Amino acid sequence: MPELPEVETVRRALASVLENHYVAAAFVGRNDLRWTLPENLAARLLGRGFTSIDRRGKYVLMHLDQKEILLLHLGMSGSIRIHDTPPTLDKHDHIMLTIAASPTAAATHYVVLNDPRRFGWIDLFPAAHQDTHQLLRNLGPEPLGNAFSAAHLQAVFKGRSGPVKNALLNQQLVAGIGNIYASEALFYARISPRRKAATIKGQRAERLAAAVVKTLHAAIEDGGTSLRDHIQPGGEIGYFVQRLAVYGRDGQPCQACTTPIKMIVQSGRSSFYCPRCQG
DNA sequence: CGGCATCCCTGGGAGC
DNA sequence: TGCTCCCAGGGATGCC
Repeated sequence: MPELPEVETVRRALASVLENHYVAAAFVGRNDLRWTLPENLAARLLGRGFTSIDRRGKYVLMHLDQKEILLLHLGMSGSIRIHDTPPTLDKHDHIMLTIAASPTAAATHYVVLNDPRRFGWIDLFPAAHQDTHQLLRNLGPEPLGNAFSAAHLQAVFKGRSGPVKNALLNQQLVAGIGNIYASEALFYARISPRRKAATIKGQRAERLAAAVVKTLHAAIEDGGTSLRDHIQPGGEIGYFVQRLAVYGRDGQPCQACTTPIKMIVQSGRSSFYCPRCQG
């Protein structure tokens, strides 16, 4: 499911209910997500307090007291729901945290992780390990951060013979772009997804960097893109789906030139582009 | 090292 | 209505 804008939507919602609050009760229904959950996760979370909620690429980092991090990745089909009354759990609701203003106070919210395909994962580890954590240490810069630029793209794409679309999906080069926003950004940059990454230089690199930033910002503003699984934690869909220029629009007219949008498969993933604007 | 196929898992939609 | 097949916002892994 979720790329950077969807994860950012989740981060903001979690921050609003978790920061300066505590785990009054913890339920773990099954521990076999993408990887086996940490041992005794529910017991280790009970009574703990949240300080701040961050995001890195497609990961949510929930900072706990005692200098630990609860790490969340939603995989393809994971979603978070936040309730203010006790919810009825369905079979894909794997974790529920009851949140309160103190460990023993009355519940303020119920935070539920739902993940039908169980491609998501969770870890709990010391904050000091953040920079060396196996899943975090190789992530590229944040596309909405200061370290991201046309020069960065040109540098990391140098020497890559594969298509630029695949390079954009590589989390080690830039963190957070997935299959939807790779196609969308390439459309706005007027670059073919098939172009070799190494040829993205100069003005093309400038256009692509700007298009990535513009596309991600716009999607965050709209609460992300809801296709199948993504919902905002309060239950709202993400409205950016209505603004997708090319993703999922195979055969429909390009909004710029009316040429039919084309779909191709690159490394097993669908790419959508305008063969004229992005020739 | 880069690039590619394969695998993990369930559900929804298309087609028959 | 029911069956089969294919597809899906993820990434790790192993092979060339």
